[in-house]
Amino acid sequence: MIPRAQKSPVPLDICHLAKAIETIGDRWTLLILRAALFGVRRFDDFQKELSIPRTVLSGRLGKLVETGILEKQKYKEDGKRARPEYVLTEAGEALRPVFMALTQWGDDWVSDGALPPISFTHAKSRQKVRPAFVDEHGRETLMKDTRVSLRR
Amino acid sequence: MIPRAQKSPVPLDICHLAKAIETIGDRWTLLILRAALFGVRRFDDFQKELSIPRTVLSGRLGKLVETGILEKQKYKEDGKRARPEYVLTEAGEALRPVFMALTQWGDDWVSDGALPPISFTHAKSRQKVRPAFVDEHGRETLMKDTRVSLRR
DNA sequence: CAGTATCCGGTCTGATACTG
DNA sequence: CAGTATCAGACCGGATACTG
Repeated sequence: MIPRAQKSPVPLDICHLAKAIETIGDRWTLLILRAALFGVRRFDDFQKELSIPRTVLSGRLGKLVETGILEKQKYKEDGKRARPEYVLTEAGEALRPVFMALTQWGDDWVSDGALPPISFTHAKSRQKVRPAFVDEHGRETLMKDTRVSLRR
Repeated sequence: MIPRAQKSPVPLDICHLAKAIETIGDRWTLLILRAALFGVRRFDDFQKELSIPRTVLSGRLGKLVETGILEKQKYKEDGKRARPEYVLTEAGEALRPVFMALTQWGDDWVSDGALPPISFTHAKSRQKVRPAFVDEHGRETLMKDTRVSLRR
Protein backbone atom coordinates (compact mmCIF):
# COMPACT_ATOMS: atom_id res chain seq x y z
CA MET A 1 0.00 0.00 0.00
CA ILE A 2 1.01 3.56 -0.69
CA PRO A 3 2.47 5.24 2.41
CA ARG A 4 0.53 8.05 3.99
CA ALA A 5 1.46 11.52 2.76
CA GLN A 6 0.61 14.93 4.10
CA LYS A 7 0.42 16.31 0.61
CA SER A 8 0.81 15.36 -3.01
CA PRO A 9 4.31 15.44 -4.48
CA VAL A 10 3.16 17.91 -7.15
CA PRO A 11 1.55 21.26 -6.30
CA LEU A 12 -1.95 21.58 -7.73
CA ASP A 13 -1.19 24.58 -9.89
CA ILE A 14 1.50 22.90 -11.97
CA CYS A 15 -0.09 19.46 -11.99
CA HIS A 16 -1.13 18.33 -15.44
CA LEU A 17 -3.51 15.83 -13.94
CA ALA A 18 -5.22 18.60 -11.99
CA LYS A 19 -5.44 20.69 -15.16
CA ALA A 20 -6.96 17.77 -17.00
CA ILE A 21 -9.54 17.45 -14.23
CA GLU A 22 -10.38 21.15 -14.48
CA THR A 23 -10.76 20.78 -18.23
CA ILE A 24 -12.97 17.72 -18.55
CA GLY A 25 -13.84 16.75 -14.98
CA ASP A 26 -17.52 17.44 -14.68
CA ARG A 27 -20.51 15.19 -15.14
CA TRP A 28 -21.96 16.64 -18.32
CA THR A 29 -18.62 17.13 -20.04
CA LEU A 30 -17.68 13.54 -19.33
CA LEU A 31 -21.03 12.26 -20.59
CA ILE A 32 -20.72 14.36 -23.75
CA LEU A 33 -17.24 13.00 -24.38
CA ARG A 34 -18.45 9.46 -23.81
CA ALA A 35 -21.05 9.97 -26.54
CA ALA A 36 -18.55 11.72 -28.82
CA LEU A 37 -16.15 8.81 -28.52
CA PHE A 38 -19.01 6.55 -29.60
CA GLY A 39 -19.45 8.69 -32.72
CA VAL A 40 -22.18 11.14 -31.74
CA ARG A 41 -21.56 14.52 -33.39
CA ARG A 42 -24.71 16.59 -33.69
CA PHE A 43 -26.36 18.93 -31.25
CA ASP A 44 -29.73 17.24 -31.19
CA ASP A 45 -28.21 13.78 -31.04
CA PHE A 46 -26.30 14.71 -27.90
CA GLN A 47 -29.37 16.38 -26.50
CA LYS A 48 -31.62 13.35 -27.03
CA GLU A 49 -29.14 10.80 -25.80
CA LEU A 50 -28.28 12.64 -22.61
CA SER A 51 -31.50 14.54 -21.89
CA ILE A 52 -29.27 17.49 -21.20
CA PRO A 53 -30.80 20.99 -21.12
CA ARG A 54 -30.06 22.74 -24.41
CA THR A 55 -28.47 25.71 -22.69
CA VAL A 56 -26.09 23.51 -20.76
CA LEU A 57 -25.21 21.49 -23.85
CA SER A 58 -24.52 24.65 -25.79
CA GLY A 59 -22.21 25.90 -23.07
CA ARG A 60 -20.31 22.66 -22.69
CA LEU A 61 -19.82 22.17 -26.42
CA GLY A 62 -18.50 25.71 -26.67
CA LYS A 63 -15.99 25.09 -23.92
CA LEU A 64 -14.85 21.82 -25.48
CA VAL A 65 -14.24 23.64 -28.75
CA GLU A 66 -12.34 26.38 -26.89
CA THR A 67 -10.10 23.86 -25.20
CA GLY A 68 -9.41 22.14 -28.50
CA ILE A 69 -11.06 18.83 -27.69
CA LEU A 70 -13.87 19.19 -30.22
CA GLU A 71 -13.84 20.94 -33.55
CA LYS A 72 -16.92 22.56 -35.04
CA GLN A 73 -17.18 21.45 -38.65
CA LYS A 74 -19.84 21.66 -41.32
CA TYR A 75 -21.61 18.72 -42.87
CA LYS A 76 -24.08 18.84 -45.73
CA GLU A 77 -26.79 16.38 -46.60
CA ASP A 78 -28.03 16.34 -50.18
CA GLY A 79 -30.61 19.00 -50.79
CA LYS A 80 -30.32 20.44 -47.33
CA ARG A 81 -28.21 23.33 -46.15
CA ALA A 82 -24.97 22.89 -44.29
CA ARG A 83 -25.16 22.23 -40.58
CA PRO A 84 -22.52 22.11 -37.86
CA GLU A 85 -21.20 19.03 -36.22
CA TYR A 86 -18.75 18.52 -33.38
CA VAL A 87 -15.90 16.21 -34.20
CA LEU A 88 -13.17 15.01 -31.87
CA THR A 89 -9.79 16.58 -32.51
CA GLU A 90 -6.56 14.67 -32.03
CA ALA A 91 -6.60 15.84 -28.42
CA GLY A 92 -10.14 14.52 -28.05
CA GLU A 93 -9.28 11.19 -29.64
CA ALA A 94 -6.40 10.95 -27.20
CA LEU A 95 -8.92 10.72 -24.39
CA ARG A 96 -10.05 7.31 -25.59
CA PRO A 97 -7.59 5.40 -23.38
CA VAL A 98 -8.84 7.32 -20.36
CA PHE A 99 -12.43 6.35 -21.07
CA MET A 100 -11.47 2.76 -21.84
CA ALA A 101 -9.73 2.55 -18.51
CA LEU A 102 -12.75 4.04 -16.78
CA THR A 103 -15.04 1.61 -18.59
CA GLN A 104 -12.88 -1.25 -17.36
CA TRP A 105 -13.14 0.11 -13.82
CA GLY A 106 -16.90 0.40 -14.18
CA ASP A 107 -17.14 -3.20 -15.38
CA ASP A 108 -15.08 -4.35 -12.42
CA TRP A 109 -16.51 -2.23 -9.63
CA VAL A 110 -19.87 -0.62 -10.32
CA SER A 111 -21.56 -3.21 -12.46
CA ASP A 112 -23.58 -4.90 -9.71
CA GLY A 113 -22.53 -8.17 -11.25
CA ALA A 114 -23.92 -7.41 -14.70
CA LEU A 115 -21.84 -8.57 -17.60
CA PRO A 116 -20.15 -5.81 -19.57
CA PRO A 117 -22.44 -4.63 -22.40
CA ILE A 118 -19.43 -4.03 -24.63
CA SER A 119 -15.87 -5.18 -24.84
CA PHE A 120 -12.80 -4.07 -26.74
CA THR A 121 -11.25 -6.43 -29.22
CA HIS A 122 -8.42 -6.49 -31.72
CA ALA A 123 -9.72 -5.84 -35.22
CA LYS A 124 -8.02 -8.84 -36.82
CA SER A 125 -7.37 -11.41 -34.14
CA ARG A 126 -10.67 -10.72 -32.31
CA GLN A 127 -8.74 -11.11 -29.08
CA LYS A 128 -9.83 -9.09 -26.10
CA VAL A 129 -7.91 -5.90 -25.53
CA ARG A 130 -7.59 -4.24 -22.12
CA PRO A 131 -5.95 -1.10 -20.80
CA ALA A 132 -2.59 -1.72 -19.14
CA PHE A 133 0.85 -0.22 -18.73
CA VAL A 134 3.78 -1.03 -20.89
CA ASP A 135 7.48 -0.28 -20.82
CA GLU A 136 9.41 1.27 -23.66
CA HIS A 137 9.38 -2.02 -25.54
CA GLY A 138 5.62 -2.38 -25.39
CA ARG A 139 5.76 -5.10 -22.75
CA GLU A 140 3.19 -5.11 -20.01
CA THR A 141 4.28 -3.85 -16.60
CA LEU A 142 2.40 -4.68 -13.44
CA MET A 143 0.86 -1.78 -11.58
CA LYS A 144 2.55 -2.85 -8.36
CA ASP A 145 5.96 -2.48 -9.96
CA THR A 146 5.25 1.05 -11.09
CA ARG A 147 6.64 4.06 -9.22
CA VAL A 148 6.21 7.78 -9.45
CA SER A 149 9.42 9.68 -10.23
CA LEU A 150 9.66 13.35 -9.53
CA ARG A 151 11.49 15.45 -12.10
CA ARG A 152 14.15 17.68 -10.55
CA MET B 1 -11.98 8.27 -37.83
CA ILE B 2 -15.00 6.89 -36.04
CA PRO B 3 -18.15 7.06 -38.18
CA ARG B 4 -20.91 9.39 -37.13
CA ALA B 5 -23.58 7.83 -34.96
CA GLN B 6 -26.98 9.05 -33.90
CA LYS B 7 -26.59 7.45 -30.54
CA SER B 8 -24.22 5.40 -28.45
CA PRO B 9 -24.35 1.62 -28.85
CA VAL B 10 -25.07 1.22 -25.15
CA PRO B 11 -28.05 2.86 -23.44
CA LEU B 12 -27.00 5.18 -20.66
CA ASP B 13 -28.81 3.32 -17.90
CA ILE B 14 -26.97 0.06 -18.37
CA CYS B 15 -23.63 1.59 -19.31
CA HIS B 16 -20.92 0.87 -16.79
CA LEU B 17 -18.92 3.81 -18.06
CA ALA B 18 -21.86 6.12 -17.42
CA LYS B 19 -22.23 4.65 -13.93
CA ALA B 20 -18.56 5.24 -13.28
CA ILE B 21 -19.01 8.85 -14.37
CA GLU B 22 -21.96 9.28 -12.00
CA THR B 23 -19.89 7.80 -9.19
CA ILE B 24 -16.64 9.74 -9.45
CA GLY B 25 -17.22 12.30 -12.20
CA ASP B 26 -17.20 15.61 -10.46
CA ARG B 27 -14.43 18.11 -9.88
CA TRP B 28 -13.99 17.75 -6.13
CA THR B 29 -14.31 13.98 -6.10
CA LEU B 30 -11.69 13.66 -8.80
CA LEU B 31 -9.33 16.03 -6.99
CA ILE B 32 -9.82 14.14 -3.73
CA LEU B 33 -9.06 10.86 -5.47
CA ARG B 34 -5.97 12.36 -7.08
CA ALA B 35 -4.68 13.28 -3.62
CA ALA B 36 -5.69 9.91 -2.17
CA LEU B 37 -3.76 8.10 -4.88
CA PHE B 38 -0.74 10.17 -3.90
CA GLY B 39 -1.12 8.96 -0.32
CA VAL B 40 -3.15 11.69 1.35
CA ARG B 41 -5.48 10.19 3.97
CA ARG B 42 -6.50 12.70 6.61
CA PHE B 43 -9.30 15.21 6.65
CA ASP B 44 -7.18 18.27 7.26
CA ASP B 45 -4.52 17.17 4.78
CA PHE B 46 -7.15 16.98 2.04
CA GLN B 47 -8.60 20.27 3.17
CA LYS B 48 -5.27 22.11 3.09
CA GLU B 49 -4.10 20.66 -0.18
CA LEU B 50 -7.30 21.37 -2.07
CA SER B 51 -8.63 24.45 -0.24
CA ILE B 52 -11.96 22.68 -0.31
CA PRO B 53 -14.73 23.89 2.01
CA ARG B 54 -14.92 21.57 5.00
CA THR B 55 -18.60 20.88 4.49
CA VAL B 56 -18.04 19.84 0.90
CA LEU B 57 -15.08 17.67 1.83
CA SER B 58 -17.10 15.99 4.53
CA GLY B 59 -19.86 15.22 2.07
CA ARG B 60 -17.59 13.89 -0.66
CA LEU B 61 -15.60 11.67 1.69
CA GLY B 62 -18.86 10.26 3.01
CA LYS B 63 -20.04 9.42 -0.46
CA LEU B 64 -16.74 7.84 -1.41
CA VAL B 65 -16.98 5.63 1.68
CA GLU B 66 -20.58 4.75 0.77
CA THR B 67 -19.58 3.73 -2.74
CA GLY B 68 -16.74 1.61 -1.41
CA ILE B 69 -13.89 3.60 -2.89
CA LEU B 70 -12.52 4.80 0.43
CA GLU B 71 -12.57 3.07 3.78
CA LYS B 72 -12.69 4.95 7.06
CA GLN B 73 -10.06 3.50 9.34
CA LYS B 74 -8.50 4.50 12.64
CA TYR B 75 -4.89 5.43 13.16
CA LYS B 76 -3.20 6.19 16.45
CA GLU B 77 -0.12 8.25 17.08
CA ASP B 78 1.78 7.59 20.30
CA GLY B 79 0.28 9.44 23.20
CA LYS B 80 -2.58 10.82 21.19
CA ARG B 81 -6.05 9.44 20.79
CA ALA B 82 -7.17 7.51 17.75
CA ARG B 83 -8.22 9.49 14.72
CA PRO B 84 -9.88 8.50 11.46
CA GLU B 85 -8.21 8.29 8.11
CA TYR B 86 -9.55 7.55 4.66
CA VAL B 87 -7.74 4.78 2.89
CA LEU B 88 -8.30 3.57 -0.66
CA THR B 89 -10.05 0.24 -0.92
CA GLU B 90 -9.26 -2.26 -3.64
CA ALA B 91 -11.86 -0.51 -5.78
CA GLY B 92 -10.17 2.81 -5.12
CA GLU B 93 -6.73 1.45 -5.93
CA ALA B 94 -8.18 0.12 -9.16
CA LEU B 95 -8.73 3.71 -10.27
CA ARG B 96 -5.00 4.26 -10.53
CA PRO B 97 -4.80 3.28 -14.22
CA VAL B 98 -7.57 5.75 -14.99
CA PHE B 99 -5.68 8.58 -13.33
CA MET B 100 -2.40 7.54 -14.92
CA ALA B 101 -4.05 7.66 -18.32
CA LEU B 102 -5.52 11.06 -17.55
CA THR B 103 -2.13 12.30 -16.34
CA GLN B 104 -0.62 11.16 -19.60
CA TRP B 105 -3.31 13.03 -21.50
CA GLY B 106 -2.69 16.14 -19.43
CA ASP B 107 1.05 15.93 -20.16
CA ASP B 108 0.32 15.63 -23.86
CA TRP B 109 -2.49 18.13 -24.29
CA VAL B 110 -2.94 20.64 -21.49
CA SER B 111 0.63 21.21 -20.38
CA ASP B 112 1.26 24.40 -22.39
CA GLY B 113 4.60 22.91 -23.30
CA ALA B 114 5.73 22.42 -19.72
CA LEU B 115 7.64 19.24 -19.02
CA PRO B 116 5.76 16.68 -16.95
CA PRO B 117 6.46 17.23 -13.24
CA ILE B 118 6.32 13.50 -12.62
CA SER B 119 6.69 10.36 -14.63
CA PHE B 120 5.95 6.70 -14.08
CA THR B 121 8.77 4.24 -14.08
CA HIS B 122 9.33 0.55 -13.52
CA ALA B 123 10.55 -0.07 -9.98
CA LYS B 124 13.52 -2.22 -11.00
CA SER B 125 14.49 -1.33 -14.53
CA ARG B 126 13.76 2.40 -14.07
CA GLN B 127 12.30 2.36 -17.56
CA LYS B 128 9.45 4.69 -18.36
CA VAL B 129 6.00 3.17 -18.19
CA ARG B 130 3.03 4.46 -20.18
CA PRO B 131 -0.65 3.54 -20.48
CA ALA B 132 -1.47 1.42 -23.50
CA PHE B 133 -3.65 -1.47 -24.62
CA VAL B 134 -2.58 -5.05 -24.58
CA ASP B 135 -4.03 -8.30 -25.84
CA GLU B 136 -4.49 -11.41 -23.75
CA HIS B 137 -0.79 -12.14 -23.89
CA GLY B 138 0.20 -8.73 -22.57
CA ARG B 139 1.42 -7.51 -25.94
CA GLU B 140 0.72 -3.95 -26.93
CA THR B 141 -2.11 -3.35 -29.39
CA LEU B 142 -2.47 -0.14 -31.32
CA MET B 143 -5.51 1.96 -30.59
CA LYS B 144 -6.44 2.09 -34.26
CA ASP B 145 -6.70 -1.69 -34.40
CA THR B 146 -9.10 -1.77 -31.49
CA ARG B 147 -12.84 -2.21 -32.00
CA VAL B 148 -15.87 -2.11 -29.79
CA SER B 149 -17.82 -5.36 -29.70
CA LEU B 150 -21.38 -5.41 -28.50
CA ARG B 151 -22.41 -8.36 -26.37
CA ARG B 152 -25.57 -10.02 -27.67
C1' DC C 1 -31.96 21.45 -36.67
C1' DA C 2 -29.11 24.36 -33.88
C1' DG C 3 -29.05 27.20 -31.18
C1' DT C 4 -30.06 31.80 -27.86
C1' DA C 5 -33.22 34.05 -24.31
C1' DT C 6 -35.46 33.86 -20.08
C1' DC C 7 -36.75 32.34 -15.65
C1' DC C 8 -37.22 29.85 -11.47
C1' DG C 9 -35.92 26.84 -7.94
C1' DG C 10 -32.45 23.94 -6.05
C1' DT C 11 -27.89 22.56 -5.07
C1' DC C 12 -23.25 23.60 -4.41
C1' DT C 13 -19.71 26.71 -2.94
C1' DG C 14 -17.21 29.16 0.15
C1' DA C 15 -16.83 31.68 4.55
C1' DT C 16 -17.22 31.66 9.34
C1' DA C 17 -18.10 29.83 13.61
C1' DC C 18 -18.70 26.24 16.97
C1' DT C 19 -17.82 21.43 19.27
C1' DG C 20 -15.61 17.08 21.08
C1' DC D 1 -7.82 17.37 14.33
C1' DA D 2 -12.19 16.15 12.51
C1' DG D 3 -15.89 17.33 11.89
C1' DT D 4 -21.12 19.78 12.12
C1' DA D 5 -23.97 24.25 11.91
C1' DT D 6 -25.31 28.08 9.54
C1' DC D 7 -25.82 31.21 5.77
C1' DA D 8 -25.50 34.27 1.58
C1' DG D 9 -24.58 34.07 -3.08
C1' DA D 10 -23.13 31.87 -7.28
C1' DC D 11 -23.98 28.57 -10.42
C1' DC D 12 -26.49 24.86 -12.46
C1' DG D 13 -30.38 22.23 -14.01
C1' DG D 14 -34.70 21.95 -16.14
C1' DA D 15 -38.59 23.92 -18.55
C1' DT D 16 -40.36 26.78 -22.03
C1' DA D 17 -40.29 29.81 -25.73
C1' DC D 18 -38.38 32.09 -29.64
C1' DT D 19 -35.31 32.57 -34.06
C1' DG D 20 -32.76 31.53 -38.58
